[in-house]
Amino acid sequence: MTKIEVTENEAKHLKFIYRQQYEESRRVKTTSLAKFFGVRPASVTEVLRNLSRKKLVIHHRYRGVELTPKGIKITQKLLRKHRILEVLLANFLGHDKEKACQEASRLDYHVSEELVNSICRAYGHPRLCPCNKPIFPDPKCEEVR
Amino acid sequence: MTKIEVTENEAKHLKFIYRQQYEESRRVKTTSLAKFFGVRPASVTEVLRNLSRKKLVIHHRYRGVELTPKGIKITQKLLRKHRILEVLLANFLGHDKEKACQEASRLDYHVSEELVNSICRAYGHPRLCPCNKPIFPDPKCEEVR
DNA sequence: CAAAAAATTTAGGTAATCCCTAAATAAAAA
DNA sequence: TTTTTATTTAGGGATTACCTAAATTTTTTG
Repeated sequence: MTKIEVTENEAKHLKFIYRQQYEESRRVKTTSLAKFFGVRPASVTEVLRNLSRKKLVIHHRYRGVELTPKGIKITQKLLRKHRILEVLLANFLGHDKEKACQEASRLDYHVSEELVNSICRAYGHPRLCPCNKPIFPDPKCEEVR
Repeated sequence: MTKIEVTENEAKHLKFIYRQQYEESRRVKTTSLAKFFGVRPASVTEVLRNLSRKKLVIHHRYRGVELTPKGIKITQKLLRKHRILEVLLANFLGHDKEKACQEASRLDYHVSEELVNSICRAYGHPRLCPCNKPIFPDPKCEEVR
């Protein structure tokens, strides 16, 4: 039950890996991460080593990276936050999808589950974000089906 | 015109200093910062040294710390973000003042000016936060007087 | 399939940040 | 003026996030 700690940078890597792996069914390679984050491959390898140490990914040397069940769980929590924020930004403030995503990206890591859940309630427990990606439910967020 | 960079921790220090200095008219001493942040005085001294290097505070050795005009400006921007977020959290999500402040504290540093301004617009350019503290205006945020 | 090319990791650094303790120093109180 | 308290300095430690160059593995290609 020990709380898993990830840095903001690690969280960004997890989100990217999740999206590639589950939403684009792509093998996630070091280079694509490096390109996306604008850093050298060696820097990505280091992040992957740390995420491995935390048992959030399995790093197949030279072949790619994959989330563990634990990694999936924490990433879905992050994406839930991200997407609920997108709902708020799009609906309440009229941001377009891109803008909403951009802003949500800088905030998701820092938002508490509590706040996310109150936004979720305020919008009647939406199941999709403005980009039509699923919003993972939180059992602590009472959903009236 | 070089953008001033502060870390999140430095930003927290600036906010605390501002509140003490301007809203409680208290001399801001190392110890009060150390107590508030739960760290040793030496750690505060270090932060103050860095803020001095960035010309955001004047550190009167052994006697206290004071914001420079530049320091005031950037802190007011931070507090603007903080307070606009409080408005959103209190009005839209029904958070009480304490809760709103708590959540705003973790987010203010990360929110873009653009987002803050759209919240500001959505609430008709409020002048006070839920705690009745002033919300500093942003010229880029069209205010209809 | 073997050689060349490309991708990736390892090794070894650097710099910034945040934190600490112990000792020195300055300010405030007695 | 002495004692006490507050603060700073000196000197570390740990973590994070980068990097380059060299070694290694995989992939491509002739």
